[in-house]
Amino acid sequence: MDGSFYITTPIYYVNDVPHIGHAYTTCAADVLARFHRMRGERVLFSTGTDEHGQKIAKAAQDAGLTPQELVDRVVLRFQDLWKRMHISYDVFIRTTDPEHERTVQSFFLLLKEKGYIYKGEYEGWYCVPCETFWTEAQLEGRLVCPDCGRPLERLREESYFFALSKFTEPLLRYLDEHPDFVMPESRFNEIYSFVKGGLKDQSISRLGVRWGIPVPGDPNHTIYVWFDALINYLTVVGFGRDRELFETFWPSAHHLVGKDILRFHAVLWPSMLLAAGLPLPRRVFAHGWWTVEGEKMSKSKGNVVDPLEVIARFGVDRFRYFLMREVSFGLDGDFSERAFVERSNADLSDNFGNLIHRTLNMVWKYRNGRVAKPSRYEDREWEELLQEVRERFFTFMDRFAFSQALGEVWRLVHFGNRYLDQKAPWRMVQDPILGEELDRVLYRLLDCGRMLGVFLFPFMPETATRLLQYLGVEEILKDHNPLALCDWGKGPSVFSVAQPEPLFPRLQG
RNA sequence: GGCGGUGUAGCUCAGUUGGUCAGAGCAUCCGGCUCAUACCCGGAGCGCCGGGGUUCGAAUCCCUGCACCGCCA
Repeated sequence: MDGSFYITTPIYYVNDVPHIGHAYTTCAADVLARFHRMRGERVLFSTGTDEHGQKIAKAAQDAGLTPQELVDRVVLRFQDLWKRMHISYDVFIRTTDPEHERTVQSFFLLLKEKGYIYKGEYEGWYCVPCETFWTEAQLEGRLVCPDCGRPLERLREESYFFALSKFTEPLLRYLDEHPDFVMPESRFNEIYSFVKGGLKDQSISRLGVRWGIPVPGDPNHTIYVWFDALINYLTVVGFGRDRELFETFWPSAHHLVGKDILRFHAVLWPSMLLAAGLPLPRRVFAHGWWTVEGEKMSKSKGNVVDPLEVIARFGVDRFRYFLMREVSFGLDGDFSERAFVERSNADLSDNFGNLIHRTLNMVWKYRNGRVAKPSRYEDREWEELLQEVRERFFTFMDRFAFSQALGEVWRLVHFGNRYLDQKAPWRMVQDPILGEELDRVLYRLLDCGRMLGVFLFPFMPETATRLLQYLGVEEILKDHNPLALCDWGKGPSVFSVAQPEPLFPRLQG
């Protein structure tokens, strides 16, 4: 392991306000960032906004604002949401940042110098709102946009092209050698067959779009939004301006994307990098989409889930937990109130929260809140379970299998509850001879709680912190590598705990 | 139309290279416990899309039919 981990979300297009889809990607990225920090790695976590393009200019016009005014407003909504979701990003990049504009222009020039960018002419059917050209084949004879259904315009214009076609073979070779480059596997197969079909040169500039980054030396052209947007991943790591930063984090990049924008990240982006002579990111992971109450989310249906509302009603950690636990990362999922309440009550209140609560309650009741490390508290079953859970937890986290990773943590929770029932401290306490054994039982459970706090911190930072505070061991979070302390025997000499308060009161269904 | 994938308990899904792989969670039913947030623990029932084949043995491989999904055209 090289000790560096660069994790990115896409930069979100600001013609839309944040919804559950944005929250999902960003939450997953945050979980990864926190997890890798807890392993003692150097982590760079970036998110941001994509602010150029015709659509933005138009939306601004409709709202009676300048484009800059519009994007400045919408950006705040994203930043506010991330704050409320406890998103620990290191960098928030905006494509209107001057630094980014410089990076894009110099990248453009670099590719031009290398002969991968040329001037040509583009002709085709164009959808203005979608800013997309369509080929005759894609239209099946109808002159409306396959995406939005609006009429198309015949457009013929001078354009700069990126010689994407030259990268068909190199990219295929790269995919052959890096079967983990695109995940999940089903997406890898899609990309592979797409590339195998042969890549075509890509138009990367537009005439007449004012709201964008000008082509260097030819300011009538602005750079195509995707070409502009993808380069943000380089701007963030200081490409062309901060050598040390760049060498620390490139190419340890892991890009999280929705499945709808996978192709830009798995085909265009790597080709751009190959053209520039740069190494490719480690991984592009495409996750699924959320439906709501079984239906596709859409503005017209009015069923768009507002993350702020969910947080206000249920709390941030229930939301984060649900997103990460309910579906396998990579697959589609359904967001329903019933599922949310059930998941939250069953996992967080009944199993996890209650285990902590009953443990602390007994420690308080039987031992006045203090349990010293007993002389012999080893327990073979606990040790074997922890070892297996930890190993599998790490494996799943490395594969971005959040739900499965959490499933492993819950094996500890379940075992804790069973252990408690089997040992029945409420009976032990009646027999003074069993006093020492009672200490062992309670200490093991507290120590288990300590580890749960660490394992769960990436997913539910607020709750995990609270738990560790209850246990009086929150210092562990300041350690260079808290995950390495998740082992028996590494607990404190004395647990001095706070009086218990339920971590997750049950929700009324 | 081409390529790829999926079809496993009532629901959501795990099942690496064929031989404790017939499982988990939720739901249902039965029993137990009472420290706890009417929680927790234990037990039970029900299942490998249809058909054919390979094999000593297949959810797992092959063929075929049906259904659904994704990408491309």
